[in-house]
Amino acid sequence: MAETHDATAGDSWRERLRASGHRLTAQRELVLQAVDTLGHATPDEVLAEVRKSTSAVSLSTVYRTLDLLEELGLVRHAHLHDRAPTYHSTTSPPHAHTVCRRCGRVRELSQPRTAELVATFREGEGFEVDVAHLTVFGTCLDCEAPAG
Amino acid sequence: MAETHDATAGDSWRERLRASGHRLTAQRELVLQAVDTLGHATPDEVLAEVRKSTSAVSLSTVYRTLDLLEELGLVRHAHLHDRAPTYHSTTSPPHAHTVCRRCGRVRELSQPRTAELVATFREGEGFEVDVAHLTVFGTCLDCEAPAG
DNA sequence: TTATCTGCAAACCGTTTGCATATAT
DNA sequence: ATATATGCAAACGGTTTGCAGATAA
Repeated sequence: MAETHDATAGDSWRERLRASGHRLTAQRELVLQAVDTLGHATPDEVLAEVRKSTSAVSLSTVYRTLDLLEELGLVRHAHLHDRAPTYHSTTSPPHAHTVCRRCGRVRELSQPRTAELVATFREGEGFEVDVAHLTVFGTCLDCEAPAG
Repeated sequence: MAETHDATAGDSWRERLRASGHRLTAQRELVLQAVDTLGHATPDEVLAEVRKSTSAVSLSTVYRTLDLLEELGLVRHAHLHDRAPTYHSTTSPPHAHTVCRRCGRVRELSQPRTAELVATFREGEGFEVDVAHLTVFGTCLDCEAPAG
């Protein structure tokens, strides 16, 4: 799956950047690293993380950079809550998320279940699911949060 | 499934409104009817539809009314595109949607497949899916639109 | 009569854009 | 040298809110 970049080849993306006519800037390195560090983060949170080390990044650059990194396949985004989208790195294979409305817990759908879901839609519906973008809202059956 | 209101009992919702301490207004009737007419509509589109017959509705009232109607279980919303959410009436049973990114086609997931999906998550993941809110993005395998 | 509802306009949040400046190549 | 990238501030689209006036009960 070409969508996943290899974490051990930490340099190749810089070449990909240049190869596609883009420039390697400090901001781009900082944003990518922040996404890697944070796990699932909104543009705002990425900015905050980057600004722990330097203030040399603006919010618009964060937006522009996240778009670019997504084009290059280095990050993906999903919609885990009503607010902003969250970005995460593509070092792990694409997976769907479940989000519990009661306890707020976010879980990644297991690899086999993801595959099963994709297969079901492909064979049953003639539809290729963009599984990385898929967020399934609902409630944990055993969730301990105050019932809605 | 208590979420589905019976289209043949077109009056009961007025009683439900009053029973919950709310008032029956012309705007609320107009908004509900517009949602029924339109199928899947954004707040903006609902406003436009309502204004075909009268201008006596404001956008903020549309928002407030859609929220209320959703609380009462008369409408539901899903996120079928990047812009605004779309509202539809609950006269048909809850179902997920698939949205093709190439041709833009929106399909309702069939009843049996919806049930299968819900059962899979319930039994396999201990998770109760809010299927009415679920939108699965991807691409039709046989879609005729220009390839992305 | 009075609690609820409405319209309006302003505020809000996340995001995008135009433009002058800075910088990687 | 020059095309690309950046920061800033303004604009944007969708949504929410405060408040004074209107209206269902």
